[in-house]
Amino acid sequence: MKQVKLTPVEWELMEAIWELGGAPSVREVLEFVFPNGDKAYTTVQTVMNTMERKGVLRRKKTGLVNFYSPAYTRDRLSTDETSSLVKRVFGGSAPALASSLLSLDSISLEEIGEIKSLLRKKERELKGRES
Amino acid sequence: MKQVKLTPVEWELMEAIWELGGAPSVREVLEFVFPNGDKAYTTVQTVMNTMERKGVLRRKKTGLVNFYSPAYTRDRLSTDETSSLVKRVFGGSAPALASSLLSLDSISLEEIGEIKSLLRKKERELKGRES
DNA sequence: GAATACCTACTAGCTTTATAGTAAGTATAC
DNA sequence: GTATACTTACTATAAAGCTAGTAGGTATTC
Repeated sequence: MKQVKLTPVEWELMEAIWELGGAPSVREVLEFVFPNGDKAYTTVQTVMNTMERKGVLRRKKTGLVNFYSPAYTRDRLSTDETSSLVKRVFGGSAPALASSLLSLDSISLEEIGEIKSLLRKKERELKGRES
Repeated sequence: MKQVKLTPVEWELMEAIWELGGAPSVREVLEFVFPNGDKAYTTVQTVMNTMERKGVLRRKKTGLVNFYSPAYTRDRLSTDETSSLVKRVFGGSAPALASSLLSLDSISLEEIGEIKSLLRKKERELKGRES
């Protein structure tokens, strides 16, 4: 259950791969993420191959072309990131991260409401399990 | 208001500098963070000097010795990290990060309680400001 | 069947991160 | 007054991250 960490560029590509679904090719990812050609084809190719070496993508050649599928769900990887942030920046304290999150300028009352209902749900789960 | 980002090692040292207060020297930071000599003196020195170049520490020589003081508060830097995580990993959605936070294995009922009270406080603030 | 387009594999360069060594200067301690 | 300790500035090196180029192969198109 080792921690998986993606670099910023890898996150950009990974998002696309999850959204595209299935096993996209380099070309598909490139056109989805950089429709204006902001990155070279081979740049995306190289990054995706290192992701395969890291084990976060699986590669399968069909005919001449490589297709890449995610080895992890989005939930899995984002949880790893959150956990690493809590450790690295907030001394392991989840409430400390929550506090920082609530202090973002961008946060709205609607979002606060959403978070409240998430909390209630989680609380019910934990209390249920406890009995 | 540019985003400030520290590397993991820089965070380790920065924590110490905040905790020590004032303007510690390399030696003080070293002994605080690595009392067992896990890192070389010059390693810490080098990192602290690059932090000065980055602008996250200020350096002042008194006599022969350099003293380093933080250019930002802990709150400021942790908020930057949180904001960058929300953007990079959660597509800008604060509730998405909250949800991920609540899904950590390590989270306890006590912590949920703390977060609830933070939420209530924030909600009151926002509603107050709105009127 | 030569030109064009597209793919892969491999190589390359530049930057940042992390770690530490060396040289040279000052201060201390007997 | 030499040995010891401590400091700084500078240099070094290996790994990771990001970007892209080149060579060589297939496939298409007129």
